Amino acid sequence: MNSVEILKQVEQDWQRTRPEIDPQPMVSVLALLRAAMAVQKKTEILFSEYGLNTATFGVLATLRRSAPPEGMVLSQLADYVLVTRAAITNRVDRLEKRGLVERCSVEHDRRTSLLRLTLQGREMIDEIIPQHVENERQLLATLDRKEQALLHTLLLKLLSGIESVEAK
Amino acid sequence: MNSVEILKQVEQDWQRTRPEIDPQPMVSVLALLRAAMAVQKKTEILFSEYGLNTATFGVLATLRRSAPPEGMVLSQLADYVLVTRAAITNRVDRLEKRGLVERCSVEHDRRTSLLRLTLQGREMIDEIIPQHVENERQLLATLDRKEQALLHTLLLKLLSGIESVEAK
DNA sequence: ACCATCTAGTTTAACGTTAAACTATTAAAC
DNA sequence: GTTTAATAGTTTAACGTTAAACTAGATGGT
Repeated sequence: MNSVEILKQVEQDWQRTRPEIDPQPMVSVLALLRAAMAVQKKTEILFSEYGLNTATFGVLATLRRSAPPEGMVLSQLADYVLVTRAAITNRVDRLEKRGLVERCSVEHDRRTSLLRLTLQGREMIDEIIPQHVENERQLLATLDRKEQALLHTLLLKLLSGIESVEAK
Repeated sequence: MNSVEILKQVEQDWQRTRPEIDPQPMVSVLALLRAAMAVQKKTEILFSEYGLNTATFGVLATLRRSAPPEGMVLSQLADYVLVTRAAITNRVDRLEKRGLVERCSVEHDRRTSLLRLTLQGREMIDEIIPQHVENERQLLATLDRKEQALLHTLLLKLLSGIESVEAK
């Protein structure tokens, strides 16, 4: 049973067991979560060939993309990739052991250190990125250009809507 | 900086550092992942009021929705919620300790047991579901009916597309 | 009947995440 | 200047997941 069939089944099951409840929100949200999971699973295959996962790839890609040449502060990295600082410490420890990134101390504030790609790390991420983009392109390819643009717009609207909803 | 601004920044950063690569696939996929994360974060607040999380809520909701009265086989549950059997063992152990579900042995196959909601478990999930659906409804509410339907359609198409792509 | 194979579920070890406590350093108040 | 508060990053404990090994029970061929 594929995902689309499962979702259809879920909808029917809710209609049968709780007919007074509109199952649409649950089914749509489930579709969103499943799509995200599916994309992540597929893209992780490539990362694993380089001994990486989504988490460590995210660090390398963020450094490559958004860090100035002198490096990026760890807490800023945490903000970018949306995890706690503890998680960043852990990820960076692993990447540093493998020689893919390095912490550089900064003279005027000894609490901080700047994180940089090493040459080896930069070469690795530069080798991965084009393949990764090609994978994603293929994953999105069932949607034509117009549909992709539409999906993107809807997701952005959804995201900003969610962030404006009061918690609870 | 909110998610939408971050995504815009990510796009610009890629254009600056790797101008020969089309950043659209990465940005769209990131939007999908972030939207999924955001929804999950928001819905977990309610679950935590009942001592649950997305994982354990998923078990209770699946049982309520899709299990026949005699119960559901654990491996079928694993297939539904897309985790390993080991994870199901763990989740069910926790829920069983709290008296929300029960394993019932079945006479003709002593490897299997059927999982059922207890009365207490059923009452709890029936109390949560309407609030959960209302939360999800609000999270989706920035999109009007038509946009929601469109998003749903696009996600289903995306999902079936992803599942037809050969791994790699 | 017997042995190999399959299936259901659990256990274990390794991994990665968070919340919270902690260390070290800087900034601010007075 | 000294105390107070804030900030950057790490450590620890608890949690939850997976892959792989394992236990126990069912099935099939001969």
